[in-house]
Amino acid sequence: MSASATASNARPGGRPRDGAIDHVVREAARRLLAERGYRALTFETLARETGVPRSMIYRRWPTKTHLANEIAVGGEASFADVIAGGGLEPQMAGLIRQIFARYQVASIAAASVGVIADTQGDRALQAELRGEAEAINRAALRGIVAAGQQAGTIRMDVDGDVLFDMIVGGIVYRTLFSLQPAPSEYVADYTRRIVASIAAPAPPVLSPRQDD
Amino acid sequence: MSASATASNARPGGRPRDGAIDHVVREAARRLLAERGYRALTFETLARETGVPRSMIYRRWPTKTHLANEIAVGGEASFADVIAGGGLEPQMAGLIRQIFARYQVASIAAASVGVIADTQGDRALQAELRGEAEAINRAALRGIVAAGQQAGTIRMDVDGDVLFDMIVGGIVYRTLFSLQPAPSEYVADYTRRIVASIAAPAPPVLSPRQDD
DNA sequence: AGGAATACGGTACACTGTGTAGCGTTACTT
DNA sequence: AAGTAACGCTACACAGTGTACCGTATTCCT
Repeated sequence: MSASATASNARPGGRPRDGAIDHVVREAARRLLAERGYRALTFETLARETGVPRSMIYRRWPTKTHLANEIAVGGEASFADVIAGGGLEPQMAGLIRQIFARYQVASIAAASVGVIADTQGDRALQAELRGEAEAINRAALRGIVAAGQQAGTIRMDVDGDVLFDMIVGGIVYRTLFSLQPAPSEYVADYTRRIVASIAAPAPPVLSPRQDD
Repeated sequence: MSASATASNARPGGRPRDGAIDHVVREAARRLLAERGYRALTFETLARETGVPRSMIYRRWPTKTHLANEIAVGGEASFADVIAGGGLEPQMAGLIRQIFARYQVASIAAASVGVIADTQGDRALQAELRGEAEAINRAALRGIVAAGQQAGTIRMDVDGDVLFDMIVGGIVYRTLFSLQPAPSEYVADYTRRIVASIAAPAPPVLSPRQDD
């Protein structure tokens, strides 16, 4: 998304980029991240293991932070996509399963922490790398919350931002620390917890539940 | 805690360690972490800025990961301490305030991510560095949950581990990403949310619908 | 076909940071 | 006085970063 936007700004002349190289390097990076963690991810090692000259890697990603970021957020669809119809519970369950699935990919989790660690104290770089993807998802969740509040299924005092931190933070944290997939009961419990925390109080007796 | 356990194993002879050096370096490290992030934390820089020779720093902390870890978990009292009496709400509020306070210290947050990034893929180092502190706090929360369940204030299906990830994760995540102190309303909202997610259902006076 | 543009493949370099080793000197204990 | 360990300093080997610069190969445009 950020780097290696080859095809888009392809000017007239010139030898075309070899997409295979991008692919090979990315794959090697993912493997390194998953197997040996962010620290082991170096352009030096990537060059050694793929046979791609180091200079070529630099031509695509200015720093390893950029490469890691691409892996961390790459192809990240807005979480809003999955959340189509359904009531509050299935909606949230879908969202949470989605986030869990994403961050349980070891390379993504590893890349994410690495990027965070690397960009601390550099607001410009932070904004450059992480701005979009998260903003999109944050906005998506805010939309869901607003809709739920209109429909009366979500409490009025729920703040989408706080909720976002709680959901994503809890998941990311767990994945990063345990580095083990969460059992499905864990996910279910997590979902229950989130729903309980935002669900509008049970309506008084006069208004019976309609959407069972 | 882990390194620089000077006073404890002070054998008879020999020149005593200069505690001032530990202090100066730690302070500089904290400042670096807070102002410029984990990436800027190097023994080289510490030596340059404090005047302490690099070799002296290595004598106290084998790697910068160890130093960062000391800052990340150093002096970490069990969160159980603050949670004395009171009902569920004030208890949780106290706990959450405590965790917020801790991770809103920029140097602690920065050090924490750094250590995570550095220890990925090295289970031995992970265990060495992070084992104790977190285990203690996790156990403390489990205790609180158990007690609350006995007292009937916390739902029976609440799992202390899941709750721990949710609380700490949300807070850490927010701190790391925003790097700005959470406004007090945020903390209050966060607390409300957690309490809502674990509180036992209100006694079923009017509610026709019992919880399973 | 010729020229412009750009990627490829490789080498070299300056620089920063890591971690280890060794040295004589200093301070404290017995 | 002897023993011990930290101090303060220097040097070294090494890994990784990021930049610059080649000649070569491939493509588009005129």
